[in-house]
Amino acid sequence: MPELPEIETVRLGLSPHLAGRRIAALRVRETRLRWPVADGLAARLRDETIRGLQRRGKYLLLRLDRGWLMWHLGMSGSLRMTSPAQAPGRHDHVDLELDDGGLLRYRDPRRFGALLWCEDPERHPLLAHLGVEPLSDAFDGDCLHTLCRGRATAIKTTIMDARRVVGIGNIYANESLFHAGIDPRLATGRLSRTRAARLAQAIRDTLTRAIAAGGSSLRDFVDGEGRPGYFQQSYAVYDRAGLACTHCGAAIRRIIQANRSTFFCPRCQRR
DNA sequence: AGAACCACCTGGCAGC
DNA sequence: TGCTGCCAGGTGGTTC
Repeated sequence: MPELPEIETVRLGLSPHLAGRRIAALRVRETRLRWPVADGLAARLRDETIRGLQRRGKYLLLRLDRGWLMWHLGMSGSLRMTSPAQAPGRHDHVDLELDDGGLLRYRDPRRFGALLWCEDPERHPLLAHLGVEPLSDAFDGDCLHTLCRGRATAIKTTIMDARRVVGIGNIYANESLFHAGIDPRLATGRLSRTRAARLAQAIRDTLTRAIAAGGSSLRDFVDGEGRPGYFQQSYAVYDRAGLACTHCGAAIRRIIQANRSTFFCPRCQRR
């Protein structure tokens, strides 16, 4: 489900429900996520107050008094507010109970997600190596051009590499490259400064529009209040193999890069 | 150092 | 219907 826009949508949706609330209890029904939920986590969280919600890449970070709760939704995770009266389903692995009776429920059928305690986001091993935030001021054409210099791999693989730029998953990588008119197979090091500027702008625009639309809606994406996103209605290439390009009418192609599906318009997107 | 590949899981869907 | 095979939003780790 979740790339940067989905996590940001969840963050914005959950903030009013969580900020300022005290944690009454953490209930873990299934510890086997990507990494096991730590034994002592519930004890650590009890009576902590949630000071705010932040995001780094695709990680949701809950700022507490003595540390942070790091939440990653993997491929199929979702977080939503519900009530204790609502019985948990088969894949509802974790509940965070609040002092006002509210309940934050984590569902993750594939269990690729993670729930971790973090002392210091700047130094946590999973966050320390992360690259630039694509919606920050630091991310522009020059920045992207520098990140691309000297690399042999395909440009699509590079923009999905979180050590360089965070938050861009398969959907938005495909969409951004289409809007920039760049063939996803282009050798990264051959991206000109001009085209780097165009791609950086396309990435920013694509992510921003997706957030404004409330995130994507592949299968069952829902935001913190259970509302579906609507961005998928505006996919230009993703999952449109064989259909006509919305711009030129050519058939959208599907290829495999780094074991992931790539969709592109062979006429609009150039090497 | 960098690039290619695998692994971790379950569910949904197409095709037989 | 029910089976099989394939595909899916992520990313750390292993291998070459």
